[in-house]
Amino acid sequence: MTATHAPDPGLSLRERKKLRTREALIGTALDLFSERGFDGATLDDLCEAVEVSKRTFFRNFTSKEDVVMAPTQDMWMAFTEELDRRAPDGGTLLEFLQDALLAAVDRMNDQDWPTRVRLSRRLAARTPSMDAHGLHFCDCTIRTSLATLHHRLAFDDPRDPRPRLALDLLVAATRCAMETWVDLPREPGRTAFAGELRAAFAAIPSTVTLPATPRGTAPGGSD
Amino acid sequence: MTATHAPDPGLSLRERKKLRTREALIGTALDLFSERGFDGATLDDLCEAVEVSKRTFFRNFTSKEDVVMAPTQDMWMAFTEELDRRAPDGGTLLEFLQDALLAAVDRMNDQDWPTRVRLSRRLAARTPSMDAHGLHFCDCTIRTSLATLHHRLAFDDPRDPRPRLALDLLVAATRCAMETWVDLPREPGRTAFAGELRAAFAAIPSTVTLPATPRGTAPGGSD
DNA sequence: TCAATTGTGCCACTCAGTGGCAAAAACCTA
DNA sequence: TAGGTTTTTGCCACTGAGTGGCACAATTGA
Repeated sequence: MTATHAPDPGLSLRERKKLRTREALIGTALDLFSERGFDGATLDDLCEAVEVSKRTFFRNFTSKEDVVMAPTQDMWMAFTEELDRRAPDGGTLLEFLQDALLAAVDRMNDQDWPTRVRLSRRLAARTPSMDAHGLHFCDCTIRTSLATLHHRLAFDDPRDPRPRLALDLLVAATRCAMETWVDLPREPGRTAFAGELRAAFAAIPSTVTLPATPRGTAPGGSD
Repeated sequence: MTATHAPDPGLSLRERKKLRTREALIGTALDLFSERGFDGATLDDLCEAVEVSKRTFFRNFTSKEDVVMAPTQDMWMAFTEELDRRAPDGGTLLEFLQDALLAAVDRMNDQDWPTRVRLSRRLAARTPSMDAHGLHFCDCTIRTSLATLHHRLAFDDPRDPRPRLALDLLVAATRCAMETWVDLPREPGRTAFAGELRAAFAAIPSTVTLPATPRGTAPGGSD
């Protein structure tokens, strides 16, 4: 934990240093907040631990919540990039979106991305303001992606709500998958996460036709 | 605007007074923030306008964002109540949820509910923290409703993600409908909102099969 | 009229987040 | 290696959201 990642070469010393303090802030924040709770540690505590001024913190992150959500946000940013790059292969829009997300997960090859996401999600589960921040980021991702879709794909009606619903569905399934994956025993890595994603995606089509059966209706069928 | 609602009779004087300051806070907050921006007016400004101490404000609302989201939250609370009350009629789960929401909208018979929702949503659209708060409340609604569904309906597998996906779909469609309804010319009331809801609901089924057609693919079909 | 209850006002306090400016580190050129 | 330029950081003071405590006022019920 709090591993000092060797930033990619090919960057100037300045850029590497900046990346390193950014990583240090993320790692230390996850450790600190996981141990003492999100409200149990102040920003000053965090900055002191990383030996950085509060001013510097806010040059790297927009809020106290933001630093903890960085791992998940990285994934969603990779997703929007994939949407821009990949060519649709003749399948449905939902399949296109799912492929893009799986490709994005595949790019999260930082060795402790899974650990960080787990810590992050567990914190979010018991910190309303963090969860709200995460949801808002997802919503921003949806809007950005929607613009990309309209730019790259052809829809009959520019006001058709279905592309947007498809994106919402993708995000919902992802959150579903992540929730179960986070608490999986033995804490498996991103391959297992991809598996949960596929399972959640597979459940989508029959969601629409799922019947509402009252509880207590015997299989025999009286009532 | 800032209409002094006559609180329901049958309440003690204390309760009526409390409701009245609550309503005054909501109405004044919407006016104040709409005019000067959410960040352009402080809580102290609001409290001074309503002639109430800041301490009292926080006994009625959890945050500055919360007071502005009250109108929409009322609707979602009515929705969860409807879920508890209504009996499924043999249709799909999604239809059951949609009926419950339409019934909830039907209960929003306060004469200036539409105006308040409009002001509220327009503020949220340009205030990230407000939007985040609203999304988080929706998420809480989903969790509450999911528990209700599992309590009242019979599902094969308690871990089946589909009920949750159905709720997410409902919320997404609702947000869609609200977004278009808010900016409708002539600012029609909740009947028009119900219409937008039905339209968004109708788009759900074919969302799953919507093809991803690359832009520029001529109808003739060369490429 | 007198308790008990409950909502309110006031005050001081913590902490997130911002703006400005000066110092330092890194970069580039000669 | 010395120069000036640019970027990043540290420091400091400030605003404003949100909390806790306690005394006071209003409603309620007897």
